[in-house]
Amino acid sequence: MLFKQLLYFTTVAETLNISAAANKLFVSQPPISRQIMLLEKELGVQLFIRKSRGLELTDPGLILYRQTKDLFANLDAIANNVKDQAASFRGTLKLGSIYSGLPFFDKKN
Amino acid sequence: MLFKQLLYFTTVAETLNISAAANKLFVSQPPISRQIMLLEKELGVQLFIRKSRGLELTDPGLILYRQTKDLFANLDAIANNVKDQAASFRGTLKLGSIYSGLPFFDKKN
DNA sequence: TAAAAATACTCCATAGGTATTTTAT
DNA sequence: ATAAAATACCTATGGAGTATTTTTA
Repeated sequence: MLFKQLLYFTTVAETLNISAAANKLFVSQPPISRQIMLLEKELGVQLFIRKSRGLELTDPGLILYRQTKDLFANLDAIANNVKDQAASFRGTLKLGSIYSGLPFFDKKN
Repeated sequence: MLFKQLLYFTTVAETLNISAAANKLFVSQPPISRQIMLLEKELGVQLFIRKSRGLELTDPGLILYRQTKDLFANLDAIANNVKDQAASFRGTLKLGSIYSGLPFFDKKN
């Protein structure tokens, strides 16, 4: 379950506090702890230094954070592109009925 | 479970045959069918046209395929970068012992 | 001693498997 | 008639919750 791990990771990297991240993500604290630990194990890399008051990013953690943000941006773009492509067909079909009474009505959908 | 769905999807897009994809992925055929259907439902987009002998990509399916390949390439790069970053610390430590007998020995690891 | 993370455990959602049916050539 | 996908059903892995303990400043 890698996507969710990366989502959890970015939230923790932004809050530097697992409990706070858990709140933001609407899950309880232990799953966040565990998934971060699993991700670290999977990558074989320590991503955070645990302090008694919150966390701190390691260098590899910072790299992962920056790149994961990009990755999520790309992923959003993918979903949107695919949906737009599908919508463009629907839009084309709609054009006929819209044209009959509403020329230059260019609202999306 | 979106990552796995995308992995299944790319394999199906490459084989244009769910059973063949299932073999490649070392899972049985029904899970592939289901995950593709779930992905289509999730995106609200038909990705394949089912033929009696295999499948055919729709236009949105082709878009998703191209972008997903890029995404996976990025993901690989991320994992490698993070591991390299971690390894660079280990690597630095190794240099001392390597240097003692093997100068210019630049093989990775 | 207080704030936050980790652990122990239980439960449940859902991904995967086997068997079978449907579909289209 | 055959090849491939879909469906039905069952099982089991693992992700999430609650309660608790550990840690360190």
